[in-house]
Amino acid sequence: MNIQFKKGVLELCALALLTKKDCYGYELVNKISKSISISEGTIYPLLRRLKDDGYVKTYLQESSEGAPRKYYKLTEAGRKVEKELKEEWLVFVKKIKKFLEGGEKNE
Amino acid sequence: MNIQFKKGVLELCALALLTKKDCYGYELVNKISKSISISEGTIYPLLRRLKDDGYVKTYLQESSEGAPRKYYKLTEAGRKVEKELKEEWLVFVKKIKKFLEGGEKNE
DNA sequence: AAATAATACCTTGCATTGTATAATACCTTG
DNA sequence: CAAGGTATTATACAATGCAAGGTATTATTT
Repeated sequence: MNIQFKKGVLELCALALLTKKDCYGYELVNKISKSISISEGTIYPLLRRLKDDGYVKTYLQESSEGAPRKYYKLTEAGRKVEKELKEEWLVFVKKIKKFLEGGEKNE
Repeated sequence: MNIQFKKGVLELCALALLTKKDCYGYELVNKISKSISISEGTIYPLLRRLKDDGYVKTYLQESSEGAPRKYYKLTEAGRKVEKELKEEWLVFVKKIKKFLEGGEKNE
């Protein structure tokens, strides 16, 4: 898969999943990688950025199956950004679609 | 506009335009930037990469309105890559769409 | 003629973000 | 305690878009 396509979209995917429910990092890796090939080295830095930007908060919770899990929870700012990013993405995709279909209309 | 969304897609846009007809760099900047904000500093290095990879060939042609134009023409390899990239893009967009719509189906 | 603007091309350094790889640590099972 | 799955983190790297700046040609204005 084209690596470059993923840039910026993974952030949207992570945020979209977090709108459904709180998740821990490893969980996000597994869910996303079912559709889009990614590795842990991608998700954790991304989550760090989201936290630095104030889009998520974290809390620790013990697990019965290994190391304690760090859960990520969307903040209000995070929900807002998710909406905006999603909208931006949909608009972007439409524009590209036009490019790929009708070359003449771009005159 | 989210810069990251563009990564890799601009290459596809340029290739798609070139399937219609040969273009010179400045022309591509103007056409693409009508839909997606980009600058010359983006296109020229991109075209250089396409040429290095053998996806386009170039030829010079005088212009009555300024400096001579360097036209870019798709090679066979370029046409092939355009097809593949376009297909990859469409598949990718579908996957992301599923992510944004049905969060539960990603279990 | 000189200055300005428009067209057209190109380069450099930077920021962002995904990747590979590895290190660390926890827990369960044998 | 060793092995293996779960889970987090750090580091060095690669790809690509961007702003800013530079060159050259032609036409227009002063």
